Amino acid sequence: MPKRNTKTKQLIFDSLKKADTAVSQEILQAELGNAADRATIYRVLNSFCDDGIVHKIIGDDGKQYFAYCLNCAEKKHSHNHFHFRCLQCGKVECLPEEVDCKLPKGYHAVNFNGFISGYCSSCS
Amino acid sequence: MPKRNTKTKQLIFDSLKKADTAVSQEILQAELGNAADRATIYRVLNSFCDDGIVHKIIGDDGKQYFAYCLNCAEKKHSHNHFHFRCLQCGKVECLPEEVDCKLPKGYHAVNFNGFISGYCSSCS
DNA sequence: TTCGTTATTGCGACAATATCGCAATAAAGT
DNA sequence: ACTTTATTGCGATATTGTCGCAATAACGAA
Repeated sequence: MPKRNTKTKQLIFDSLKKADTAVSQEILQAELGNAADRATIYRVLNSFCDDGIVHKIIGDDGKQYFAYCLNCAEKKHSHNHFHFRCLQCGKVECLPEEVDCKLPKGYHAVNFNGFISGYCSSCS
Repeated sequence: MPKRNTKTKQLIFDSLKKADTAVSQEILQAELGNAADRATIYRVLNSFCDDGIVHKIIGDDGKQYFAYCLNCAEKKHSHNHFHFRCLQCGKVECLPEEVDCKLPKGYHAVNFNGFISGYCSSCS
């Protein structure tokens, strides 16, 4: 069952890539209008995640955000970086700094979700 | 409008303190049965948050978790530590290590939410 | 102890996010 | 052009969390 290239996937991919921020389904929906259904957007985004094209993070607002991360595509696809959400303008962006957090002995990490909210330089 | 001590608050507080983990409303509900209503649990937990007795974190499952953190009660109530959720047993615990993440210039942090999921020592 | 004020609770309704099933559509190979 | 089946759209549904309002119960005062 090979994947197929569709107009919807391309639209979503372009939006993700164009945005230098992490986006939610809501944001994508606003951008795509009725060009794509809500359920489809979620399915495509999660599919991209499985392919390793984008990474998903859970915001401290409880919503899912998806980001096409340049760094990820290049190296070893590590997502141990924080994400920052501006409480004023709402943008969610990947912070460049890699973080490593030592786990207790015997613990094995699968997923990293670092999130900081506050005010970005434009909104401070 | 001073706060009042109620049986429900006491029950929830005891459960939080007894648990050495961060708990969700769902977990508390299971423990308290019909001794407390869902909305009440949320209200009490958020009230505890406002009082600085517990801290709230958003799990990478999108749910809210609340933890009575020993360290917090003592010092300056800083929550810059990670939380770990075991994908097997479901426990969410506070990791001791304090983490600081440098923000870009002009950025101002308000909330820190560090979350790692994986397998704990018992479930590895 | 009794009473009155009002913080708190329970219940239902509601909002928001995300997923699922299924029929209709449309890629991609032959 | 045709067939296969991945994908989409639509509606229904699950889950999480909040809100409004009437009923209840803490707590201070009489």
